[in-house]
Amino acid sequence: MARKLDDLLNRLACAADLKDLQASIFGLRDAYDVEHLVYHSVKSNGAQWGALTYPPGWVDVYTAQRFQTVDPVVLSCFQGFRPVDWKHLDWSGRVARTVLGEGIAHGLGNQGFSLPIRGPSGQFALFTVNHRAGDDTWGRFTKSHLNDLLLAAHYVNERALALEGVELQPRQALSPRETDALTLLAAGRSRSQIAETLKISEHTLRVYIEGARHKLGALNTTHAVANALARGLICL
Amino acid sequence: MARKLDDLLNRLACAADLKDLQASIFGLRDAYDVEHLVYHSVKSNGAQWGALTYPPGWVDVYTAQRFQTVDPVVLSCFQGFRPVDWKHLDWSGRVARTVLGEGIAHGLGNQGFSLPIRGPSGQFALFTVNHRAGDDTWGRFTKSHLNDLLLAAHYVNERALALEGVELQPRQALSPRETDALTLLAAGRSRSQIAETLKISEHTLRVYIEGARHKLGALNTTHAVANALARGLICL
DNA sequence: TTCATCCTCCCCCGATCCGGTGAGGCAGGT
DNA sequence: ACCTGCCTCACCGGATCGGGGGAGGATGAA
Repeated sequence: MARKLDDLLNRLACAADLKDLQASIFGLRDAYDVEHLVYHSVKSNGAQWGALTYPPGWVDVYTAQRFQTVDPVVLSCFQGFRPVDWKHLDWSGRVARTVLGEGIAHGLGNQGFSLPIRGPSGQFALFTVNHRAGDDTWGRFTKSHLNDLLLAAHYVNERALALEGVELQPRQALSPRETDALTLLAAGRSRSQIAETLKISEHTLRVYIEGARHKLGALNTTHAVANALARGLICL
Repeated sequence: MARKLDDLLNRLACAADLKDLQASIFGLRDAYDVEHLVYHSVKSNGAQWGALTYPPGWVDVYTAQRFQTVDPVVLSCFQGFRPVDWKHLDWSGRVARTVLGEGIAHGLGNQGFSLPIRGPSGQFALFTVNHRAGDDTWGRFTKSHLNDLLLAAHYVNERALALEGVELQPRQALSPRETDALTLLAAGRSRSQIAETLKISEHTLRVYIEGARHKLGALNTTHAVANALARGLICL
């Protein structure tokens, strides 16, 4: 099994396109002998599915209903670093139970285990194993395969980023002053405060802010800050 | 070796405080038989060092000079997902060579291998192995230990987050409308545009924005957006 | 039921920001 | 030597934001 997994990971690492990736996911699913294996990146405009074994019907419903905005799995992974077992989540909300119920109605297993993965530019994705099993069986499975899953999640995401994210950072770097300006803006300071902090005139400060806006192709200051933050050009 | 590593990772996973973490790092360093092993999180206010085996002198210099803003290792890892070998980086810049030279002068090895790690709320950290070795020896080392290092990096960060980040999300969740508003603001839309998009009056929109500001303790709209983005309450 | 929260709408006005344009000095690379 | 990019300063008018009010209805939790 260990060698088989290595083979699958290697195959994953060489996937030339999304079809390969998808095939690798199916291979992993079979190797683990679980119901479903899912990799998908999460974006504000809606879940952007990557490679998965879910039935298309479920994916359609999930996307159409914007379930990713209320799905406890997504929300919890978003806020944390550790993988989460679905059964440890809070399913008390009405919408949460709806999501779960609909999922099971579409053929999902009752057990799930999801790993958050984060990449550059604020990228966020989930790697999920789904199965039909009892609590103890499932607990043993996730515990014994944790490291495998961590690595698999990492490699899948690496591949997906390489394939999908063709538009690698134009790396229109900001100048030091521009970085300072955006950083302080992100901290909620006003222009006059920032100018004082940086010991420059407010007029000068505005030149930096506008420079940053143009470099980032931002529509306004807030956009520029959000962009810089997401691209990792500044941090809080 | 494999079992020894497992033991070390387990010990890591149980570290009760920073001292334990630091001790684990030293253990790993010895297990790998490399010069230095470093875990540190990167923040805008300066590098916040975690657990490391670097000589204190080098850390002081690095921090005082704000090297993390020009260090090619940090910049490259920040923009990418894959681990990077130092020798594949661009050291042509003047400041870059300064950083490298100073580091070696302080006792660092000539070879380095750094893995980016990302956590919630825009957290970013580096896990670095440093050694004195020839290119081929080093290449074999990094290649054969890649998976180990990925896992080690993950566990160290998990532990560091658990220890240091005591202030777990107050999870002052935003209402759906507030989320919508901030998301569109982050996309650079103006209030009037957003109101039109959401099909509500601009007055109503302002109520949401102000509500979000207050919940997030933000000083202004830009601050609120930056906050929400960093906390993972919205994404681009 | 009652309370809390959310969604929706409306008023006003001062403070702040935006966008365009201009210009001079100083460093770095070709 | 030249050009490019960065840092610094300046003006102006219109658009936008910020903060302070108040009000009604729907929904879900205790």
